[in-house]
Amino acid sequence: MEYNSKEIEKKWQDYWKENDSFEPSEDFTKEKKYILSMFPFPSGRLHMGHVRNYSISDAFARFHRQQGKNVLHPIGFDSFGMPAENAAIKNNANPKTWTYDNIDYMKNEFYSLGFSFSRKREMATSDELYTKFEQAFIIDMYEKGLLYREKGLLNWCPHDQTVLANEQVIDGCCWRCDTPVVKKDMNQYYFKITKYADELLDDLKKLEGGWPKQVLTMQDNWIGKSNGLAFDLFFDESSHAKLNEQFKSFDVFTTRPDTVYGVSYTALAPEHAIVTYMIENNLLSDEIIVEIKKMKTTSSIDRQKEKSGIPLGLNVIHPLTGKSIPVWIANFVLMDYGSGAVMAVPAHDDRDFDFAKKYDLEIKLVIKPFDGKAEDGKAYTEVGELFNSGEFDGMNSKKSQYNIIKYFEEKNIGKKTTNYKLKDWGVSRQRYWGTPIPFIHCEDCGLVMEKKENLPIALPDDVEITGEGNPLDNHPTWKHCKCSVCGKDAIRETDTMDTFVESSWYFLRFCASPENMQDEAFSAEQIKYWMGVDNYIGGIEHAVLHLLYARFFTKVFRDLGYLDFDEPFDNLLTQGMVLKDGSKMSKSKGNTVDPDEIIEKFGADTARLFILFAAPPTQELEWNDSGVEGSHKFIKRFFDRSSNIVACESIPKIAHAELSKDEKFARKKVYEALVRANDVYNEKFTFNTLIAGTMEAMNALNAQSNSDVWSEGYWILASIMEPIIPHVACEISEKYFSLNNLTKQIILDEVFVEDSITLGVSINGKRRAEIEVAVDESKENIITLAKEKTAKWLENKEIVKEIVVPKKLVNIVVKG
RNA sequence: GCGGAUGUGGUGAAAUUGGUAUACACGCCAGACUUAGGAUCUGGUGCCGCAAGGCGUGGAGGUUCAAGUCCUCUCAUCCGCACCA
Repeated sequence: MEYNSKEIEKKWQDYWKENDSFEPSEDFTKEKKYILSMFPFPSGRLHMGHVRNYSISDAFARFHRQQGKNVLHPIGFDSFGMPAENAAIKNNANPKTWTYDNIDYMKNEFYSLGFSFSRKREMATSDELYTKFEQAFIIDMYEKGLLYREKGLLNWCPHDQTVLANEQVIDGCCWRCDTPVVKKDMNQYYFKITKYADELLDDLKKLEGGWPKQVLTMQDNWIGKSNGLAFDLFFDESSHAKLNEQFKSFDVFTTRPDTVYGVSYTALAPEHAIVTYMIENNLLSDEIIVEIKKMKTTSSIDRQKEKSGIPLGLNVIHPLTGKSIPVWIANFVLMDYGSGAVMAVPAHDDRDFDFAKKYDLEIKLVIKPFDGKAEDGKAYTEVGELFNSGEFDGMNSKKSQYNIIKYFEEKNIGKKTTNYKLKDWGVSRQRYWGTPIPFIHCEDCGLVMEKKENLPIALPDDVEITGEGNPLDNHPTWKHCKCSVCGKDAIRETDTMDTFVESSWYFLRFCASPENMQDEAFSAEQIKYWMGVDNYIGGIEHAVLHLLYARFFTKVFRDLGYLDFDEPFDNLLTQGMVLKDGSKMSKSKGNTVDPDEIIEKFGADTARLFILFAAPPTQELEWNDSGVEGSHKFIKRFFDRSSNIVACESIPKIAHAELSKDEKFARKKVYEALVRANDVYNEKFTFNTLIAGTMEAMNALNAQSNSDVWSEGYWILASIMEPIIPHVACEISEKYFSLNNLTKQIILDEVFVEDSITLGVSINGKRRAEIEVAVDESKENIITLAKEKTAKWLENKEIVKEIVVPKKLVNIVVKG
């Protein structure tokens, strides 16, 4: 019978569906595995990145099921978000219809690839039920003080017409559409992720070993913790008077308190409150105001090109020396880090140095290298010896930091301070297709929460999406409601949630009990059993975004009493991108390969095999059409050669000693593949080498003709390949083994016992010959034999040393 | 600039962690079967050389009996962060 992927794959997909083959057991005494791929956005069709992602998780899931574990391998859709609205604007479609049509289509694609998902736990985050639970959590978080509303300077994407969180601005541009982001002053809801900054940072240690180092580093950098000294710089009397006595001082932060005696000027961000006050109260000339405004409206990218500044005509007093120091505005001072003001030490900071050179400001040295002189023409930023630093002269600059901070604290003029790069997470979006934020604006009561019993606050279906303004705000009736406190007419919040909120807890939602899904977001009992996720698989692009938010939510949910662990994902595998012709597959480049076409032409098993064979999962994968055909050929051979099997209900017993050399070799190769399978599925994840091992075993089986060896070989190979090519493996397994082989396989040590072994013989480390010896051959005999074989290279040489590495090689060292 | 990763045949990639470099596959070459082959099967295939032999894991050194693997320096590519005070 010829291999027919369509027939076989349909048969098994129907079988799995009818038999609920992949529903996890409710027996919580069993050992569990929670295998999860990052869920997809329902963009319309699957792409190869999805196929790769789920082929990896499916291989894990199926392997662990074979091992007798209770496996949760769920699927859902991250179905809120801008593309649904953009499609609506473009095609005049309804975002909801568009989204759910896509979900249906993609679900079919998933099942046509044979992925072993729990169907009972399927969900989409735009489901009203999901919205209901999420809104309840939002209210909980507000009550805990973890959500607040504030006016601020925000990242605004002019294309998507919405604000973005800091994490969502990549190189000054919108993460989704690449439009340069501008600053806009508006109201916004924030999650207080900064409250968890230290814990998010410290707990990265718990993830070491389970997460790629790179991701841990990226999160560490993003949180950006730095310790230092904060102190006030006081204006002198005339400056104080100039500012109408409104400002006595401003606050600066430094990580280099050791350089404090070298401060020769100080700089404010152009957005600083003092600058704003001076502009508003006409304390600056018109030309200067124009210059400041220009500085403020320059994009962050342009602002980085060259340092520029403006003297404000104000002076502050150095807190230790009492000297007068000029105050400048500088474009390189960031308003949203620290206090938006810096002390400048040009002698020991590159930026301050550049600025001082440009404006000819004083450069005061206070640290010198231990061995004498510093290089001219640049700042000396290394550790050294303090001088010009009062009572700290002669100290090691690094060590003096502690003392100087202590000195400031004793004199009560400054204190030890920690700063973070991480900002609170701005979560409101001025768009329609998202979770409505469950708040109400009441004239009398102010901002109040919706009552939990009124949830969900669902989106209206009859909405006009034009791309202009906020559709919920423009809707004629939706926003009108009653105040949840006083009952008077009030206005609903029309902003919706950032969709990263939904993906911050979906992995918990999969821990709902299927019987109770309507009533609870997740079951405490199931959470306790299933979490954390044993293998989480997804793209590196979420290293800071989703993965940071999800960690934050987990800690919040813990503090809300919903769960009792700190980290959601025990092990993270970041898969590489799928490339074609050297670059990432994308519609705009026209280098995409449609999974549906591959399934149609070769079948799902071929697609899965190729994708796992062509590269290890963490590396980039170059798509290669003839490589796909090669994978298809292997599957055909695998299927065709199964005719050598003699059907059996259990693994054949074989008398190893009586076999021929080829037969023994074939068995060895089969069991080597089995050993490798355990290794790969449990820790190494290099499916490519497992597949190669299977191919070697197949080649070795084919070089012999013992039907018991064939049957045993297939018993094992079909079992270890089932996670990768499940349809054809099940077909073979059913036909010959009544599916009995799809379980944990026993490794027989006897097949690895060798009668004789081949040793390489090297002269001076250069391989010259090989010899075959008995396993227990004596060292003397091995050396004698090795010398015979290499006599040619030993002539007229003096043998200096003879090394025998057991079971590996012989090395003879000669001289002359 | 800072941090991280990677560099092995014509190509995708292996190498049990210091022990026979290039497994497995693609491609290519030859042969078999065939009316035919873009099907299937068999064999070959790191580079130079007629050969003996030599060279060979980005490059240069080093440690070692032995280095793709360890150390020092260096080059290239990719990724992340990027005036964070």
